[in-house]
Amino acid sequence: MQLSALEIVRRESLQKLRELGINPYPAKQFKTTATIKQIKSDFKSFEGKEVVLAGRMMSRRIMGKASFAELKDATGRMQIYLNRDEISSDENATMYNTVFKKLLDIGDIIGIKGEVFKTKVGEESVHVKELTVLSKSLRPLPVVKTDADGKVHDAFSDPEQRYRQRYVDLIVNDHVKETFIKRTKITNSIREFFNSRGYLEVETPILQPIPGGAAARPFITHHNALNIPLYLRIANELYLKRLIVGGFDAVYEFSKDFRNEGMDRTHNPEFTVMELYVAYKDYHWMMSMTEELLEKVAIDSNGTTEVKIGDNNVSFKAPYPRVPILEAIKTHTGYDVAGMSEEELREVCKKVGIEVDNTMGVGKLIDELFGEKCEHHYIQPTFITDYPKEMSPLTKEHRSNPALTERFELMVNGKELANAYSELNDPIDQRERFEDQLKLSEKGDDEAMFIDQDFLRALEYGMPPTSGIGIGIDRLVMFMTNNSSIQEVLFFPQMKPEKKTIELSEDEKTVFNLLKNNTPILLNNLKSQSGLSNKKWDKTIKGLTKNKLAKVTNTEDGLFVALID
RNA sequence: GACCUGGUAGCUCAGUUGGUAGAGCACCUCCCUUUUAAGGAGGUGGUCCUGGGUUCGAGCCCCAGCCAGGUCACCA
Repeated sequence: MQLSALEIVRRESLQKLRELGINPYPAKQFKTTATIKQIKSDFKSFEGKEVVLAGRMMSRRIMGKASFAELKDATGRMQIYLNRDEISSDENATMYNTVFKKLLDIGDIIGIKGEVFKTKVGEESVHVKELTVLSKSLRPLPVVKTDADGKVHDAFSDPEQRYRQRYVDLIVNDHVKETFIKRTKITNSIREFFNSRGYLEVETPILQPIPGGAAARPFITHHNALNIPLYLRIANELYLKRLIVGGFDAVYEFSKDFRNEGMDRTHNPEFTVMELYVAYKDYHWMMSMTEELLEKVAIDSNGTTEVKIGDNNVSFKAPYPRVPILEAIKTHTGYDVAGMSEEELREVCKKVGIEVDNTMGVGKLIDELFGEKCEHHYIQPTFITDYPKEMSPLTKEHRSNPALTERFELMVNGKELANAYSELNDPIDQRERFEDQLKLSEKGDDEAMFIDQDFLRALEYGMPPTSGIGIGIDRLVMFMTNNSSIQEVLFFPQMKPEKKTIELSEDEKTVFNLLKNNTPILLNNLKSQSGLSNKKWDKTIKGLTKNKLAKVTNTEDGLFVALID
């Protein structure tokens, strides 16, 4: 392994710690008596008292016999003050002069025991009396500094490194940690809301023999013992509905779903959807439930219903407007498309500048009109309702218009946040809708739904009228934390693998094999045996010496190349 | 998938017309007892993303590729 100079120094420090009888990775529990957040939030009662803290050393200011350092624990950062004669017992002041000043580095994890006090300039600090090494860090951490104006210098900001090495991102970028804490607050808030109503959190299969409940390309895998293909779920909808058939009144699941499609700022191959199904309800009820839920989530995560998303101020205060999709199209395009034929709709699309082709049916055309001309207008939470039937194969037909369905999508900041239906529970209608999907599939739509015969069998036993909703959790967290990229709300977003460490080139292998047969050997002999040009030879031998496989030595008899064992 | 931008020290970045690879922080040596982007003096540190090509000479120009970000397409 190729080590940088900084890494070599740290490994040497590690060795020296051991030589001093200090275990750089002690096994024993280190009992702390407080957290930094506790001290900072209640400084007066801690002042003058002894505390034991543990954390990572984030910076160091050494001034002769006194030093300041910054300690970061899971809850915050705090300055610590160290004095040579107070932390050292021997006359060489080894603990201070050697351990603290020479052998410790930024990034090391230490424990301290000391007294809480305030410095001359008013900085809340801990006066260290005892220092314990808890874990030596062998890699240099990016040093991010924040000045008195709050301006950040040398921020660790390269997105590739931040995502690939999220652990470093979390250590040096405090705001990143906040995002993920908020993510958990949001899911906890949703759970609280549902649990308090007696809804049951459940788990359903991730490995499914038929990937149903949505239209998307699945990831496929193989079960060896059964010798069958299995799919990673693209949705859990059909399983939750089976549970409603089975007699549960309300079930929900935070479902990690997987879709084998493109990746961009708002799409990751694996993502989280919260799905909820409640028996004997309809989509009107679901809208009321949703606005109540989101108002709570906003308050629980941000302390207020008013949330800044990009340049917009969005209010999650219930209630939210409910706008039928055809009305939205009328408002934003001027065309009343209600009852229009496919041909008429196609004309309207052309007039407003939407490209159309002959494969697009009524549903698709309406969807395009809304997506292109209306969607981005809905910044404040708005329920768009009553989508055309052919786009919604799992949704109950609208009670007063057979061309539409009882479906809504919740739009926030011009994007879809949730999708909900009065669920289709007529097994014969459901079978026909699936068969229509199959026809689409035969026409070449590789994302049309598969027919799940067992799901139809379940419906045939009878499912109560039910309303269901899916809320995109990643997107919800993006809104609540004002992030515009899904990668910022996933700990470990999907990335292409890093390039492997470089193997030996063909030329290097050739020379290495020559050397194995005859070592040491005169450099010029080896060079002529290799048959390489000057340029190639130079590159090859430098590659070998750099990888510590060969060594060139200068003797009275000339330059010799030898293998290194 | 297309296009745009980028990849140089541990981190953040400069790098002129193609002519000996730089700065700040970090690190090492020294000075300094309440500092705080601590300070002062000196120093170490490089696969300039990879592979070809052009050239006397490439971080820079050309070709191919890799990785990332962005925009668009796709994602009912």
